[in-house]
Amino acid sequence: MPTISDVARKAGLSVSTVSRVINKKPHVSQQKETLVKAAMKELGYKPMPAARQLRGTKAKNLAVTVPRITNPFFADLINVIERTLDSKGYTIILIQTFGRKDKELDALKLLTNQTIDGVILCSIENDAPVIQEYSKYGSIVLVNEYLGELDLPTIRANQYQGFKEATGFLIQRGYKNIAYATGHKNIIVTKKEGTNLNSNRFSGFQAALREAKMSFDPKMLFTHVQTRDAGLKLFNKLFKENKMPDAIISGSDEVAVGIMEGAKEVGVEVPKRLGVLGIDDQSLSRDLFIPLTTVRQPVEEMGAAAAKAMLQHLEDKDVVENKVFNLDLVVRESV
Amino acid sequence: MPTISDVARKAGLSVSTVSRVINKKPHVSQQKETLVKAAMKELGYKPMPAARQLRGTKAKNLAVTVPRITNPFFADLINVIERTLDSKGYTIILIQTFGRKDKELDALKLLTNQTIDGVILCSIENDAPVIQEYSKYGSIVLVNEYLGELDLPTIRANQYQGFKEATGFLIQRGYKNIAYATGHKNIIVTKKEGTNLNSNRFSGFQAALREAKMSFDPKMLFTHVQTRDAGLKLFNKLFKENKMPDAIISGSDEVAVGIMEGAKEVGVEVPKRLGVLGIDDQSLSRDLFIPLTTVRQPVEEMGAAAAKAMLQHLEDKDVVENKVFNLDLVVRESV
DNA sequence: CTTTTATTTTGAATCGTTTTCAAGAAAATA
DNA sequence: TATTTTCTTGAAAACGATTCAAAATAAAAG
Repeated sequence: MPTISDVARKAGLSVSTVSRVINKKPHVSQQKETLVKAAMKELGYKPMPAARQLRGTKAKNLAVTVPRITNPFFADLINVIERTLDSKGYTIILIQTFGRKDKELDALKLLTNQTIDGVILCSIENDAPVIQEYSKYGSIVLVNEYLGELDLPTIRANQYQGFKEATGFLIQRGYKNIAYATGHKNIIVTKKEGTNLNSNRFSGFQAALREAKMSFDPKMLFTHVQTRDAGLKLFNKLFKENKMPDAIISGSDEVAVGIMEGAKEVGVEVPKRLGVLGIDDQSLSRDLFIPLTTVRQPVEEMGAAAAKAMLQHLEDKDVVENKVFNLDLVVRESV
Repeated sequence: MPTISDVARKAGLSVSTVSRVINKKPHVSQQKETLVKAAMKELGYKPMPAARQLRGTKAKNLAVTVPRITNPFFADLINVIERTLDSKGYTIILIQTFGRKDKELDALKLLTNQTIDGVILCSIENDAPVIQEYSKYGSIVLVNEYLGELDLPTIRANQYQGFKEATGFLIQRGYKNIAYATGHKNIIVTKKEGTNLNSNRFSGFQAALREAKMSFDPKMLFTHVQTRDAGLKLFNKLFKENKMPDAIISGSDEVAVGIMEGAKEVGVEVPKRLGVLGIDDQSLSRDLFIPLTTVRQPVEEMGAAAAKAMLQHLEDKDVVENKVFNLDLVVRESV
């Protein structure tokens, strides 16, 4: 592959001049400019990113972390993000965390050696201080998940509102004993608004119960449920132990499918004997054997906003976008 | 961020010695080695990839191209690929081509300036010669799609066999007028085995018809159908023009869903009045309102094989793995 | 025409590594 | 002990770009 010196030689000029035309810097005559451009074209010259980076040029690489890409919600998110950032000349590096702190750290660490200019975190595995620490090495934006303590550009949905409304709807439909399943490891409930996705969802849920003067049996809280299979297992456990609630709020559409599948197998009617609420509104959710009632997350919008926030923050560290989208309930037939 | 010289200074040694311990080269005493390691730990030193690359070290980056990641088939593929390559210390760069030649070229071009060591192509947009050309700059492996003329490591499924069997099954079920929809732009039918996914599928389809002494109406061939929406549109067109076949082989599960959705809306019974065959066997396909009969692609296996083929080829350019998996029909209720 | 000023062009230093080469120290051989 | 061989170490030259300061050239002013 040709180097900048090859170009210079062919053009009969110095490397500095060539560099200047590459970078569109002033102080180069029309004449020489065309000379250089011709030489570059002829040799098929492309500057080597590694060499430029060494001199301090931005890498134009960004990392995106997701728990796992096979969850269509995250695939959709990545899709928009990749599209809009690619159009601005950025290359994106995909990192699946599988919920592991170390994987997320790997991504963050890429900031320190200038491999990437920024990271978009679609989930959060590490604690606030450690993430914040890395923000001095590059731009970090949060999308979907969020942490109140983090002073970073954040694009999120109003989980509190969404879950309050959805739960209210369940109550209105007459469900009395509502179970709550989530993919997260634990739920830290805080009074403060905007703390994190997880607790905001749960407190929205509780707020609705409270308003209806209903109480929640802590035994009906299930964590670590994040796949179709886990949903199926949860249903079977409930069924076997004879502790069936009359509705379940599941942490994702995938989980909801697992639950409905379990119900079908043993003949528990949905939504009559068991209401099942999904979260996400994946594209196939409306085509399921029981079209899913679910809380729609505005993925496209959130992804686009996240990409934009990243671009802005790369441009100017002082603008920390903070956007929150409303969630809406898509009523179909599972509730 | 600390540099190698900082480490050297702190350890009271030269950069060369530090470099030697970083790269586990011989000729450094136990004593100094521990000294260096201590200094590295204390400073939290990490070698800068850009600088190493400049000196010719491999980047340990790989690109993966897919038409679009929102298709679960490709998401699954990427998932396995990322997992296995990540475990070997490779970082993966995601590139969505959306069927565009230039996007694929962008990926290939990353090879020339050593940004990446190799590319895994999950689809093929450019012509064989242009792709082959880039193989001199790094490793290229094909997975899923393939091109007979390309002399590259290739992991694929036996589309001919799969489609012949699936079509045979349709015929056996009594379907007589079978339409064929594909996401591809055109179908070049060649007699030669192993030419490309597209034509192999189609010739498998035709072989089955031939054996049954049935003929195919070229008007029943539809290209450019690759989304749920396109499937729906296709159905509506067929319905409106009163040209409804009695079965449709669709290029993907997504398309099949669109078709079945259209059928449901106007009351065309599936599978009684219209058989619908999907391809892929996405995870939700069994949970649809009509569980889909589909040709299962062994995604996990193919992805893993592709990653392995890449690793081997990076190691030794002479080993060009060429693996073909069998496809099997998953019979559910749409046919 | 000089002299001054502004513009274009170049040479050389630099970024953080790896690697070659030579020098010095230690070990092995005679 | 003198000599050769083997190990350790460090100084300096790359790698391919950018950039600063200085030199060369052109334009403007006197």
